[in-house]
Amino acid sequence: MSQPRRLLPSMPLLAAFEAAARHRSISAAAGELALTQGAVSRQVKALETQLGVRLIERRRHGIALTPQGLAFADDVRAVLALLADATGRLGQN
Amino acid sequence: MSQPRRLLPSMPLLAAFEAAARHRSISAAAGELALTQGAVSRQVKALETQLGVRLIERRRHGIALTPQGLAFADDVRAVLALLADATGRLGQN
DNA sequence: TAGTCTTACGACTTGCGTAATTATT
DNA sequence: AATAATTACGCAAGTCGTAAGACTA
Repeated sequence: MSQPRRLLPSMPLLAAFEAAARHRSISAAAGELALTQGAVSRQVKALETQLGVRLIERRRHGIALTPQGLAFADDVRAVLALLADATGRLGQN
Repeated sequence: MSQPRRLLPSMPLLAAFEAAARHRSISAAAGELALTQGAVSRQVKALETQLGVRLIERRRHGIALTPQGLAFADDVRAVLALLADATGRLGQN
């Protein structure tokens, strides 16, 4: 049977989560992405809601990753890198 | 120097192009994705505009891929597969 | 007080269906 | 006629900044 094609999370959500995971900080991620704290906070939450999985734990200062968040962050990093490479190769022609 | 982070094409654009490339047909891609012909046509065009690269050649019946389109389709397929795997792994917990 | 995350609100951007058009067989 | 791709139009959904709030050191 062909899978119903699970609907994939949007690019901004993935980028926001990846940056937040790497910095262990919503506000640092916002700085890097040139967005506001609020935007990144919403995006990470939206991603968790879509996936039905808790990815980060909200802490007093900064954030911590859940085990699932840790694994997913690595995967997302690979996805973004692969895509960046692909578009990069197109550009230089 | 850190790259200004080239802005990545959105997920619907990538999915539409990948399906169109695989089927060599806009309308077949639309069928698979449960979208209209018009939507897929616009998305492929938007992707080409964003990337500044021609990916498909419009033909009398169906479409053909440019060399760049062919290479990019493979890359996009890998990206989507990687992401689908990643989200799939999250689900089964 | 300063640093952090969250969230309601409104504006803007993106994605999409409808439906008309063009072109090919 | 049937099949395939494109596009103008309007609506729906997604994204974002602002601004206010809560919590901690």
